[in-house]
Amino acid sequence: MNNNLDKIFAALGDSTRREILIMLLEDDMAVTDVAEPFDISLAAISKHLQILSKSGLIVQEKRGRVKWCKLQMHAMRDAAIWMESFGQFEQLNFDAFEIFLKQEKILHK
Amino acid sequence: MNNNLDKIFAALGDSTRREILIMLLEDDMAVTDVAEPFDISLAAISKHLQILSKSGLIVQEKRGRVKWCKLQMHAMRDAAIWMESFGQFEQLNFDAFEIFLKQEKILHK
DNA sequence: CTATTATTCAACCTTTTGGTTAAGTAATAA
DNA sequence: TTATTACTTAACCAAAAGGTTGAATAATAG
Repeated sequence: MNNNLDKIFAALGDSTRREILIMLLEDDMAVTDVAEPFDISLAAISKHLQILSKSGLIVQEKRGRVKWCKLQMHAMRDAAIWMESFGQFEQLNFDAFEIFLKQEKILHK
Repeated sequence: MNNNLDKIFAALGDSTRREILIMLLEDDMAVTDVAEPFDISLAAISKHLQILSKSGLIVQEKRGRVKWCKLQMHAMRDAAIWMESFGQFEQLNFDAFEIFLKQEKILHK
């Protein structure tokens, strides 16, 4: 039970993987390109990507010889919801917060 | 770098530890009482609590022969900020977020 | 002082994690 | 057809994680 939260949080518990996720925010990437900025082997990156896949935080889709990595925001959201529902983040209304932030932006301009 | 996010997320990546945190939401607890609902040894719970301590998610304070476990919400918040600032809440102003939360609380009373 | 209670520590075990290198597969380019 | 490119897999390793039991420590109760 709660197996996926386990996997999501565990996946986020490694800074290499968090960096990969941040990179994927910008665009989908091929495995080789994901590996490029890191100082570890391609095989190690391949394993990190498998962990991210199993957690649901990314999906990988093969087209030709290239395997594309694509961020899956909704998986992260599962973990975010757990945190939000925890303590002071209880029943946090994200939409309301977004509206609030926009208003703040206008006020501070 | 980002060592503490590593530890916080890793700590959250275990359902026993997440359950402990939920228990501590209600009140501070002694180690023995934390262990009570679980099917594992006291020593194992003691280790889980050490991991939670090192992550900063709890603090333990010894009074007499009892060691009290106390939730530290701000540590969880570090991880929450990372998640919130990921993707849809880019450039999140946490002060604004706190103000928002306070307003929300007042509104829901 | 002696038991009891609360908790940790030490030694051990198994599985997982994060890394390596070398070989294997599969698609494309020459 | 033969390289080359883009990966994954296999075999290995060291360290960490999550568990166990049994002994140690330390505070309180009797």
